[in-house]
Amino acid sequence: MKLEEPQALNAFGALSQETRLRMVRILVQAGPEGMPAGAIGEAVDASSSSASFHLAHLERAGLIQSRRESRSIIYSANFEGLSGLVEFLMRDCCSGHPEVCMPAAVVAAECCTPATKESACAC
Amino acid sequence: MKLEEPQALNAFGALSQETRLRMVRILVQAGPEGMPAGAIGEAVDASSSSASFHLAHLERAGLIQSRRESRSIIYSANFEGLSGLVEFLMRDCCSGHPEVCMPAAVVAAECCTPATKESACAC
DNA sequence: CCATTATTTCAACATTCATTGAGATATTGA
DNA sequence: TCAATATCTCAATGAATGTTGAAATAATGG
Repeated sequence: MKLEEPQALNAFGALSQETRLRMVRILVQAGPEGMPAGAIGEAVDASSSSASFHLAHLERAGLIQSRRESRSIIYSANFEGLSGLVEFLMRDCCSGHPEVCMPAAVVAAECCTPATKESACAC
Repeated sequence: MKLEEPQALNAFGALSQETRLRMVRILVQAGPEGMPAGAIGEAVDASSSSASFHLAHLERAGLIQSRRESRSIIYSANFEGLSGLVEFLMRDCCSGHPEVCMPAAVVAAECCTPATKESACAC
């Protein structure tokens, strides 16, 4: 996913809050299956109201997504959105010399552009 | 650089502001040589006071660094800090199955751990 | 249909954050 | 040393954001 500045700003804003950052990390660790809202709220020690507020915020920012499963609403990390964020931050890194900028992650983000993304990258 | 939660929170907070996000990207693009404060301020259309405030904020957050060069203060991106941020966000991705999470950048961030960082990664 | 469980919505309040302009500090060349 | 350049500091103002608790909505099983 190719982010532009306003979206990236929203995403970073969403990650700049303790409860939300914890939520995202928990969901990243949980993987694609995700977790119900209640469990996430408990895991980060937030009231149901506060958890709902922050989950909605993260979803608006494109960092997580939700689906209903009977009574529960299951949230899961949006890995496309997360990698898009990394890509945005490092776009045009070092005027086209990514290897100068960062030893690992960023070089990868550069070398594994959307084109190469689907077919596993050299990594 | 291995970030912990409070540092990561500061870093994301620093990136969640339009002027600062632009500053970081300009410095990422500028590479290790960096740019003087005044030029950065102009590039993002901020008053000297505002530019100084935001540059200080970014430096406190570990995303940029500064050095004096005669009359100017030269700021440059802190690529260690930036890659640490990516690493923090994706740490323990998918309970140890990074390939499930993200096609490219994150897998790379996982596969190119600090150990392999120095000697160029497979990317 | 009713009681229960799961989650969201809303409004009020407190706090945090960015902006501004004036003035302070630091460095250099004449 | 003086004037000019580059940057930073400070205090005041106004805007944006998180928290809370109560009430609304949605889905299920008996």
